Amino acid sequence: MTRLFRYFDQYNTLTEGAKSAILAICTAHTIQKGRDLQPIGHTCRTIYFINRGMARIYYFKDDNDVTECFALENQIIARVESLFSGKPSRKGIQMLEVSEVVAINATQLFRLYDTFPDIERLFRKIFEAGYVETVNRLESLQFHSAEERYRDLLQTSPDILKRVPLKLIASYLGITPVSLSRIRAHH
Amino acid sequence: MTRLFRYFDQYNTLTEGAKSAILAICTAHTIQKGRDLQPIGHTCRTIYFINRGMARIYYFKDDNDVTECFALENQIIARVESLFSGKPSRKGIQMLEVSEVVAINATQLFRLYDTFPDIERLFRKIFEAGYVETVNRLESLQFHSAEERYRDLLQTSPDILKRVPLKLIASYLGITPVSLSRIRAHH
DNA sequence: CTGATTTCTTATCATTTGTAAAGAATTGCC
DNA sequence: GGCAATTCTTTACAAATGATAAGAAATCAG
Repeated sequence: MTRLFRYFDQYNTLTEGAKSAILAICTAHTIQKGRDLQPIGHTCRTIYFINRGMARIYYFKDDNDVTECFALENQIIARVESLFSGKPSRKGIQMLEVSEVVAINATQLFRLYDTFPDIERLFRKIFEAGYVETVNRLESLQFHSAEERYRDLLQTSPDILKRVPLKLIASYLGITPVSLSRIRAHH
Repeated sequence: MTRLFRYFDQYNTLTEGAKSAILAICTAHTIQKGRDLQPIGHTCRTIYFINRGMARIYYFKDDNDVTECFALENQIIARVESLFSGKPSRKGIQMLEVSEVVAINATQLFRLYDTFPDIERLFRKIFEAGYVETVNRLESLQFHSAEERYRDLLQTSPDILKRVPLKLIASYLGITPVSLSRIRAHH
């Protein structure tokens, strides 16, 4: 759990009481590659922290597997649109490598907000940062070409490119695998 | 300010003390159509509530005017990626109609978070809802066709379509005005 | 009301991206 | 190692979208 609290420290410092309250609602899991951490159709009531490994949020659009986002070690992953709306998610979370994750029970976490304002503040800041990322990604999808988006990814997250099959990258960029192959060929 | 507090009530109920603390950092403004509420390049330190009228967030990509989003009356508008990062925004806020807005000083607001946990909670929930909207929009840009996106907008926000020039709608949908014309012609 | 400006549509052609299919390369498994 | 499955690339063709330009329609200013 050391890594988790180091991650938290980037956003907000917690009192010892807050830390142990969070610890009490966390569980550690090891998940095999390819397994679903959360299945499609399930309402999101868990926030995951990735200690080791990698995951993605995915869904199906007309039978096509679409990757909405990736998460590497030292990152949080959750299906926000379900977590904050209480509605079931059409998306699932799948592990892309053998991974160790910490599951934070969101229902209990939200209850802790009443007792520990510093916990509420911590997660407010974490999700504000996620919000900013999503807005930036929206901009890139709205008015950058597929090639620009690929070069962007190459520059900002070369890790992802190394560790993930290109077909997943393609749908993440909003294009087909064939189209991505073409872009890469024009070196 | 009645409308503002009615809007707040949807998310979190405030104590009277919290309400007057917010009132103290709000100012009302009337802005003419076409005027910039916030210019491009400015760091976002204000959250706006639209009492009457309409606004958009816009920026330039290769000299093309791009609309990132619209906001109607009874909605909040802010350049989130600047507000939460403290970095200057490449985006501006422009009024699309004669409008009455309430400007909330964000620097002072964030300070109020320490004294009034219910204010922190209120804005946490407001921005969580904005986050959810942005994630849903991302999905639509990532894997829906331009035509699907247009039909979606037609169904969910016919108001916007009635009140705004189509060229702004086009860039909002991530396409050119010519392309939008074509889609509309195939009735 | 009238002329000027802006917005919208239509047409043509170029470019990008999608689809389908086939083969090459890689990975996984026994 | 060697077979099977998956992933990646390439090709050919179709569909969607972009760029440009020209004209129609709507809006605005005086």
